[in-house]
Amino acid sequence: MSEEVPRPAERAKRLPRAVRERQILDAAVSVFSRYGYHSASMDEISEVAGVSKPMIYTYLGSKEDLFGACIRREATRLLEAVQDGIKPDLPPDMQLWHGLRAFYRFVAEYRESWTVLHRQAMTVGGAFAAEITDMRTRAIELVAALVVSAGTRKGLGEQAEFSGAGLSAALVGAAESLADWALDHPDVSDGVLASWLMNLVWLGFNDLVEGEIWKPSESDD
Amino acid sequence: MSEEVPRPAERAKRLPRAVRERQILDAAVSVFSRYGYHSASMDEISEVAGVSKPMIYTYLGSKEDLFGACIRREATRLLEAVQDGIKPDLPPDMQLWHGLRAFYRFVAEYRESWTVLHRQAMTVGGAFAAEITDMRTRAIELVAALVVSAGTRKGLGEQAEFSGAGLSAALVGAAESLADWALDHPDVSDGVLASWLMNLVWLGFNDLVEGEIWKPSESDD
DNA sequence: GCGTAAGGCTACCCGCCAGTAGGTAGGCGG
DNA sequence: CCGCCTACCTACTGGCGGGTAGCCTTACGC
Repeated sequence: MSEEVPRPAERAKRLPRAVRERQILDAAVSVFSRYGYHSASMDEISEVAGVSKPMIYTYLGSKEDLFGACIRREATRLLEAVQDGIKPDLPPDMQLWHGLRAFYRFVAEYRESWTVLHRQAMTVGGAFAAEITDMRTRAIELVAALVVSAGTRKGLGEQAEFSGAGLSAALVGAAESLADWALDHPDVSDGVLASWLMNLVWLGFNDLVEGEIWKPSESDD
Repeated sequence: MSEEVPRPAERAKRLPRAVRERQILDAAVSVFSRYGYHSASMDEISEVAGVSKPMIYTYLGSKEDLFGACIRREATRLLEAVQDGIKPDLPPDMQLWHGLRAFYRFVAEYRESWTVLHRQAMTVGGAFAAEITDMRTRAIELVAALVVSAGTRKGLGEQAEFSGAGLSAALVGAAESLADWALDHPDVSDGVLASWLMNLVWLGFNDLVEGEIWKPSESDD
């Protein structure tokens, strides 16, 4: 019935190495983001890339190497996006605001990059987890610097500096979590998302600085 | 030199099924929390459990079944811990406070449970991810209810209800992230952790309710 | 036009691990 | 003390998927 020729595995057009590498990385990010490191198969990546498996190995090395290349490329992208969004001579709150907006813009535009970085990178034991944790730590420290700077500027001392680490960890977590939430609500703009966080955190922090402190109303251990 | 008898695989003592199942689940949670679902091997789990592999299969079924059993047991534990911590007739902020404390107490005491639930459960495609997402969603909605209740009580209308979903997602994320941070800082008590979050979020939210709003100082698109 | 290197492929290997077949042992009812 | 059910085991298989050996084939330089 079908005159379907078995299509003898049409050969891919010759392309310069750099271009193929980009294509492979794109495919890898896409597949890794869907299935995670372990469940993703090199065969599927090669299929999505429109290229045969040995190409991947000659160009990008082992599966782990490939994943590492993905992580590093996407991390760099994210970092650059945020860095480009920040205007360094503004006051701390405005810096935070611009950073957040850039972050949410990035997540919306490159959701697969975000997924790989945030969700999948932890699942590979050892080196990559460490790398990601490092990046995250730097982000937290950056935020902490802003927060502490605002705190000391307002006259609060070491107390802010101490709890600043925890607070920043919480803030970064909130930002990430809100990013995940935003993936399911694409109609909410990056400005609105950033505003929510600013209103939550910054106002709360300001109050703290002003000496207004929430505490449990009953005596409790 | 060594008089080491090859130790012909000392048979495990006969124990009632319920006990063995508990032991196996304990071992599984421990191993899954260390290596993640895919990298964990049934052989290692059986070894840690002090029992041979077929036992696991006869008692708990396939690897996926086993993981599901772990997830469900630990999720139930967590839920109960939090539920027990909450005093339902207190005002919203006190409820949140008690819930948070119970949560951090749980994480500190059962860190492996927390790791499995938070980090590893997402890495198994499909059903479990959905289950966890569901649980998380319920947590978010619970928090949202508290937040909105406090908001409307103070006279704020639909605006709170709308942004409440996003804010709650952010808050839950902040709580989780702070939990991870707390794992590396065991000296910080659950009360302090909960206070940090309350100060951040609740004060910020109160300001919002009072009409005090942070907004970017320059005109910006 | 023709050599040659870089781009690309098919077809295979092999280790690891989820899952099983089939057998041993120990306690409890009779 | 005898059978028998349930707890428990050793020892295997089957296939999935990472990784590779070895071979075409197209474009570009000369």
